[in-house]
Amino acid sequence: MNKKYRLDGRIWINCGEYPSIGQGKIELLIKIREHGSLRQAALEMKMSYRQAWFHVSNINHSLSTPAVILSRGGKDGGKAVITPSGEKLIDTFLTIQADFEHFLNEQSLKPGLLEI
Amino acid sequence: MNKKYRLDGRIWINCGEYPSIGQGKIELLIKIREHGSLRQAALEMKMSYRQAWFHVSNINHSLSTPAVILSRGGKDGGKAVITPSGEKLIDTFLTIQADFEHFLNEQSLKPGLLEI
DNA sequence: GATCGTTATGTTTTATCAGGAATAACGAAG
DNA sequence: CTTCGTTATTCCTGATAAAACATAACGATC
Repeated sequence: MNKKYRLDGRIWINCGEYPSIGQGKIELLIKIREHGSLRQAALEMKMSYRQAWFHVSNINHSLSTPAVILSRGGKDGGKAVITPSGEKLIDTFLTIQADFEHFLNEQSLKPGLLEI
Repeated sequence: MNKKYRLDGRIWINCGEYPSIGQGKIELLIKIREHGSLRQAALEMKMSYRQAWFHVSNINHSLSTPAVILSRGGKDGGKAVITPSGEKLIDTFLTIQADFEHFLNEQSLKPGLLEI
């Protein structure tokens, strides 16, 4: 039947009493940085605007400094800007995530998991 | 507001097309080993018997060799026994889980996460 | 001050899932 | 052949989460 198993997992940043931040929210931040628009970011992630807005709201409340500045009105109707604090969050998470994937691969190759 | 963040996460054994095996199922296996009874294990985990039964069924279908042998009838009404294969599964997972927790602690202390 | 595209938020509907209730099946022991 | 406690399985209902829908607020530009 099953000949191969591999270790899988997820990590996130625990913010105490506030909502955690993981892969999904980080990807959203990256899309926001790319487009400068929350709506565009949500569309590209096939996520409802509402949900994306809640994500951003949660992220900003979880951190001591906002990661995204949203503003409405104006020439383009509004915009979304990643702050330096947001940039640092993205960078830190991606670095840790890379280490984590290395850990998963390493453990997947160990005899224990292969011999179940 | 928030002064401290820490890295958190979960791992599980990916069994391809079959359901994955993680902390919860492993804990159930340990309780089963302890009591020799699926019902008792479910009770102690504050889990419905139904759910526990599905867990065991999924585990056995995910592996090439069953981890638990369930039998009904007899003097005590029935019993649940962990196979050597199940023992190995428990042992392997706990070992990896310990390494993973070490990884989480290590990363939580790195400057990146503390300085967000 | 009218327009426009975006941000902001409330309401309603739908889909999914967890849990409980109920009941059958089983087989050693007496 | 009756009893007993457990395993095995179906069905139903309430809770919760996700999505859809609707609409207000905003402000640079013209």
